[in-house]
Formats: sequence, structure tokens, C-alpha cells
Amino acid sequence: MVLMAAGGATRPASVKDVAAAAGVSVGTVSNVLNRPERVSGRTRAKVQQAMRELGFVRNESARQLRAGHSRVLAYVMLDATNPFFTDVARGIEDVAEAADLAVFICNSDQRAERERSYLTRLKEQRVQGVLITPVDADDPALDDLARHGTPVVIVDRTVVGGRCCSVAVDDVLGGRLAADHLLDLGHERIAYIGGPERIGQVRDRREGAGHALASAGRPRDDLVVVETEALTVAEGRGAGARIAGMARRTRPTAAVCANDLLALGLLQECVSLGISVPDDLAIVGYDDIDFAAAAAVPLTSVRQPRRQLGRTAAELLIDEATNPYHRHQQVLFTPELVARATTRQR
Amino acid sequence: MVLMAAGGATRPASVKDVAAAAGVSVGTVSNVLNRPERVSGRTRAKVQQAMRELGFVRNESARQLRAGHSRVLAYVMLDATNPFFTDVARGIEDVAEAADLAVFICNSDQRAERERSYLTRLKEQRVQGVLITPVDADDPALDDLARHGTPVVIVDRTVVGGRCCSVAVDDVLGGRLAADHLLDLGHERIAYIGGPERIGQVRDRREGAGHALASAGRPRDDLVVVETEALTVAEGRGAGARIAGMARRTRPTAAVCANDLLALGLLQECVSLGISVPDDLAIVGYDDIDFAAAAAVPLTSVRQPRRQLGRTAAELLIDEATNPYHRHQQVLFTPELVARATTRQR
DNA sequence: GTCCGCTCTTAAAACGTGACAGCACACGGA
DNA sequence: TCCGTGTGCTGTCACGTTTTAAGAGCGGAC
Repeated sequence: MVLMAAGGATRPASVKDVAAAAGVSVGTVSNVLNRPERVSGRTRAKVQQAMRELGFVRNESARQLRAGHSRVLAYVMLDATNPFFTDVARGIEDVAEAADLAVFICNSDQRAERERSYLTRLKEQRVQGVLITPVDADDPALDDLARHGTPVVIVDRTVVGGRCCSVAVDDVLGGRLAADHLLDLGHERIAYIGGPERIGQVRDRREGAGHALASAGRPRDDLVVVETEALTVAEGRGAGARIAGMARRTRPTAAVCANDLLALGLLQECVSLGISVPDDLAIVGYDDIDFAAAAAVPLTSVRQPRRQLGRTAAELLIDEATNPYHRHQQVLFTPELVARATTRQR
Repeated sequence: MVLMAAGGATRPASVKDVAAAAGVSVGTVSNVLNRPERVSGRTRAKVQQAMRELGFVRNESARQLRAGHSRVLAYVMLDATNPFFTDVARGIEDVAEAADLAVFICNSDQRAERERSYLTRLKEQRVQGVLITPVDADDPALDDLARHGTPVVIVDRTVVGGRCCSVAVDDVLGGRLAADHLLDLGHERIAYIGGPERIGQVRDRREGAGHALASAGRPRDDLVVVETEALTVAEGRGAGARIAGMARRTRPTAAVCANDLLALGLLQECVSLGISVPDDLAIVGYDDIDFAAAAAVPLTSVRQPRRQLGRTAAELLIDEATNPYHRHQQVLFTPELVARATTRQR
């Protein structure tokens, strides 16, 4: 028979209630939960029966208070609507699930103030550790966390000075792969579309593209930089309009975009202006999000091991939280070019 | 002067430590935190100074334990990679932020077992309430939560019997809007692409499309149902191949898709098979995700008030958690058709 | 001098769990 | 009969916070 609080207004049953119902002490109930082998079969059954009847659910706050730390790890993501970060999150969840940790996902939405408010909350929650793609990697709030003894792993940004672990992808190499691919196909004037300048990724990928041109013996001017306000589809369209407005003779024949959203916007603008892709303009994106392959002209893009990024980050975090001999590491993954229909031999 | 634990291995400072450092009792420290007006200016300054020196951070677990409930609300989303749900999440965050509640975002990834594991975790955490787009709206685990006194709001599904609040969009009307639009443009044979059948949305939207045809006096056969295995881009491509394979005379001239991912896949397959959109095949999607407008041929789609959905859901949840006179409500929003380039007058 | 009223501060208890020392009892060997 | 040895269970304390009733100190009114 199941006895359940009728109105639902009563407070949840505690170990004390269970103990009273089963006619044992609280210590025994606790043992049933945590070291069942120490309790005789008869008593164990009685206690478990009482738990079922009362609908007992462990109180995690009390456990945490006792333990001094929680069984939760947090990922503060930069932009929940960007598929790149949701894939990273899945990698994190893979590892956390295996380690029986819950993942608290927070979305800073690119706002430093929101990010700081979340970090405060997480400190208060005494989370086991924080994975974060920060708005600003130099924010002192991050050092502050680390100083408090909370493990921190920076995701998708490299961190200078080895103050904590970080996991990222080699963006300079990625930019180089994109530009090399276009050079191999016979392009000469190549545009680089991205911005704003303060984003590390934007700079690194451009630098990589520049290296590729230099290695091929091209003058610096062969990389036409088109700066955008953000890494969004709308900005990509704007860049498309600007390129379309250039004189035919100086107009680039190919474009490397700092991410796929820009590339998709650019592609869309080209289609609507009657610029043929890839014949009039070849396009390489960056991130290889699912929608890249799904675009009307499937997008050539630089793929990053997103899920692996998340997995490794979570593993480093757990190591830092549990292994006293932990050493900070900077892990750098290698990107890979995925050629599709927006690029073709000239 | 700032005295900070050196190694970081010491336990964080507690109110007791602060009290000792400031030469007052713990009660006074607590008052400084929660009712500063009760404490004299001198004492308050002394305590705050001590907090700064020790790097004191409130322990949320202990607060929760005392309070009996947390200041967190959770959203269990069906699929973190679907932009629809991330937009709903933003709406929830808007409201939660204003109410000074944190949002715990969990991704069930369409797996019932994972969903259940999260619900257990959330019960253990004594969250204030749970917002959920369930894998299966009839899962007894949901009733179980409600019976435990945890407020539950179902998002993007209507719930029968008024056992809890729910917030959804009128899918029958949405399906009707899509089909009416195509009929207005002069189409006769219309395909409905969606599946699997067990998803309520898939059924409702098809039903709405059927109503539209019936109202226009068309025979039932004018709605060609193409069933898919899932609501993904890949399945959309498959549906495109099937439509392309139909005899010209019986092939539909327009398609209503159960969501935008299917529509984008269909669009992509058409482009690659040389079927002109919208001339050979007009396409209407559903959800109006950002990528819909960004497709190479911008997609006509049925827009749902996603963010508003999240906001209202969170408001209902907070009402249930705080207002003793709360009554369960089923809120139904009205969708809206956004005409773009994949549909045009014949 | 006594007492009241006021402001500010304190001590103690409570929340639910887990850890630990210790108690009761049964059993086997001397 | 007594001791030693387990086994199985109990009682109590600690974790960090908030809350409440009570106390200290002090100025002013009678």
C-alpha cells in the first residue's frame, strides 16, 4: 500500500521520517543508502519499503553541505544558438554522465555581465568545476575562481601563461587549410571575411590564411580583408553585398569566412544577386555546422572536432578536481578541411 | 591588505570565519548579508571588510537546506541542437533572470531514460519547478514530480486533463495556415512531409492542412502524405528524392513540411536535382528558425512565438511556485505565416 | 535612583545527511 | 563460566546558514 501526502503541501520525507516509519535509527537508513552491505537483509527490506511508502528522495543540498562540494559541473557557453557550442556541450555531457556528474549549462549570451553573474552563482553552488568559453579570456573573475580552488578549463580559447587548462583548435592552421585549398584550385585573389577584430579566432584564422598566401609567394594584397561587426548570417549578407559592389577586375574569386554563419549569409546574398557559387565566387566556411552540409549549395568548411573538444575539456576538469598531481595542460586539436560544392577547380 | 589562502587547498571561509575575523557573532554576519539595515554602519563596515579579506562566498547548499527549497528552476529540453528549443530557453531565462532565479538547462536528447535520470536529479536538488518538453507527455514520472509538490509546466505540448500547466502553439491552425497559403497561390496537389506519426505535432499539422483542403472543397487525395523517420535535414533530403521520383502528372506542386529542418533538406535535394523552387515545387516550412530566412532560397515558414512561449511557461511556473491560489492553465499561442521566396503565385 | 524603551548584538536551535565511536548480543573456544 | 570476536545497529556530532527569542547597553523621563 502506498501512503502519499494528499495535498502535496507537506514537506518531503527525510531520513528521519523513514527511520521512524521503519522502526530503526537514522544511521541505519543512511547505511542502507550508502553501504547496503552493512545492513542485514531483513532490515534493509524494511527500510526500503518505508522509503517507497513515503516517497523518499535524497536531499542533495544536505549531502553537498556535508560533503563540502557538489556533484555538478558547469559549462558556461558563449552562445546557445550557435550549433558549435551545443555540440561541445554534448561532448561534455558524454564524459560527465560516465562520471556520474550532472552538467549545469549556462548561456552567457556574449554578455560579460551575465557571465560574471553566472560565475558568482556557480561559486555559491560550490560546483566541482567550471568549463567556460569566456567572453573575455582575460577577465579577472576567472583567476578569482581558480584562486578559490574551483577548477577551471577554458574551452575554444588558448590561455597564456598556463594558469589553467585549456582546450582549443589550431585556428592558424585552420585558416591556412582554407586558403591552401583555394590556392590549389587555382584562385588568386582571395577575400577573408570576419570580425570584429578583438575576437582571437578571427585574427588567428586570418593570420593562417595570410601565411598560406605568403608560402605561395603571393603579395600581401592578394588577401582582401572584409571586416564584419559580428559572426552572423546577417553580417555575411552584408559582406556579400560589399563584394558584389567591387569592380569586376579587382573582385576576389574566392572567400574564406571566419565561420559558417557568415558563409551561409554570403552564399545567400550571392544566390539572390545572381553571382554563381562556386563559379563566380568560391566560398569556404569554418566550423562545419550541420547546416553547412544542408545549405542549398553544400558548403566547403573547416571542421573542428567539436564533440571531442567537449570531451577532452571535461576530462581535464575531472582530473584537476580529483587528481592531486594534476598539471595544467593546453590541448590543441587539429582542424580538417571538408570540401563540398561551394569550391571547385577553376 | 588582502589575506588569501595560498595553496587554494583550504576550505572556503564560512560565516563563522568572517564573524571571528570581524569580532562579532555569526548572527550579525548573517544580518549584514540579509538585513543590512538592522546592523549599525560601523559594524557593517567591519564585517564587509572581513568578508573581502577572507574572500567569503555564500554557501548556497546551506541556504537551500535551511530554506527547504532552492532558487533554481530547470528546463529539460528535447534537443539542444534544434534552434527552436534554444530560443524557448532564452525566453525562460528572460523571466528567471528578472525573478532572480537561476535556470538549470538539461538536454534529454530525445532519450526517455536520460530524461528520467535528469528528473530524479532535479527532485534531489529540490528545484523550485521544472519546465519540460517531454519525450512522452504521458510518462508517469511527470505525475510523480507533480505529486511530490514540484511545479511542472509542459512546454510545446498540450496536456490532457489539466493535471498541470502547459504552453503550446496551435499546430492545427499552423498546418491550416500553411496549406491555405498554397491554395491561395493556386496550387492543387499538395504534399505533407513529416513523421514519425507518434509525434503529436506531426499529426496536428497534417490535420490542419487536411482541414484547409476540405474547406476549399478538395478531395482528400489532394493531400499527398510523405512519411519520414524523423524531423531532420537528412530525412528532408530523402523525401525530396521520393517526390522527384513521382510521375510528373501526379507529382505535387507544393509541399508543407512538419518543420524547417525537413524543409531545408527538401530544398537542398531539389536544388541538386535541378527541380526549381518555387516554380516546380513550392515549399512551406514550420518553426521559422533563423536558418530558414538564411537559406539560399529564403524559406516560407510558419512562425511560432518561441521566446514568448518560454516566457509564458516560466511565468506560469513561478506563479505555481509562489501563489497559493494558482490554477492550472493551458495556454495556446497562435502561429503566423511568413511568406518568403520558396512560395510564389502560380 | 529606578524603570522604560530603544537599538544593536548574541546564543542557540534547526534544516537533512553522512561519519564515527560505541553498545548489545550471539557464538565459538578455552 | 568466561573471554574474545564479530555482526548489526544506535546515538551524536558536524557541515554553513538563517531565524528567533533573549540580552546588553544606554539615554531619557519620572
